[in-house]
Amino acid sequence: MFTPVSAKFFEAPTLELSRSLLGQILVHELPEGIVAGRIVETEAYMGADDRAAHSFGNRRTKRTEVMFGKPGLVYTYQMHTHTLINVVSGPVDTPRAILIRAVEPVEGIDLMAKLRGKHMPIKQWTSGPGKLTKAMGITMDYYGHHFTERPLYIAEGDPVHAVAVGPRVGIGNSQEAVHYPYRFWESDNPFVSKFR
DNA sequence: GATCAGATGACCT
DNA sequence: GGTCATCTGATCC
Repeated sequence: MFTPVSAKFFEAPTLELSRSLLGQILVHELPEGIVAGRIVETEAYMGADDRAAHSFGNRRTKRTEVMFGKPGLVYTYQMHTHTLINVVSGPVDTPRAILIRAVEPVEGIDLMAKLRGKHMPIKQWTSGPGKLTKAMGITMDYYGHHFTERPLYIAEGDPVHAVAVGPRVGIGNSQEAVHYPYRFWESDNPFVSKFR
């Protein structure tokens, strides 16, 4: 089955980790079964100096608190009706995080379909940050959990064939940060979220 | 206590 | 392209 990566994996610099997360497997072991998705799109949020980051200016709140912690912690937060999941990036007290924007279903297809509810093409199950958390049963309960621990963890996957880089999605009011090239995805992967 | 904006997505015209 | 669901934090009173 799947084995969690070591904590060491998360210690790479944030932009490097954003790239190396591509191709790795996000696994959730639910009572009803295992769901797993290969990460194909990420976005880096560079903390104190990044106007698009929740932790811009070292803003420390109940929500951003976990970003100041150890790399590899889970940062979940609510966006309207959706849960979004991030990987905290270090070092401690450097509040950076990497948003997982899309995965490619690799295991637990039936369960994912059930969790998504509505009938739709598989390409639409996990091709967006809010979609993938729903398809994988990820909730706010995982805030502060660590990605090396069951039941929610990251396992080693397959290398990506090519990585594309571009500006982040949905941060139009973030002034100078709007065009920072902090979005990474596997070129031509059909599960990458749509451009806007 | 009120109000507003937002790292989204589904559905409508 | 527009609306809105409905949650949390920030910023004002």
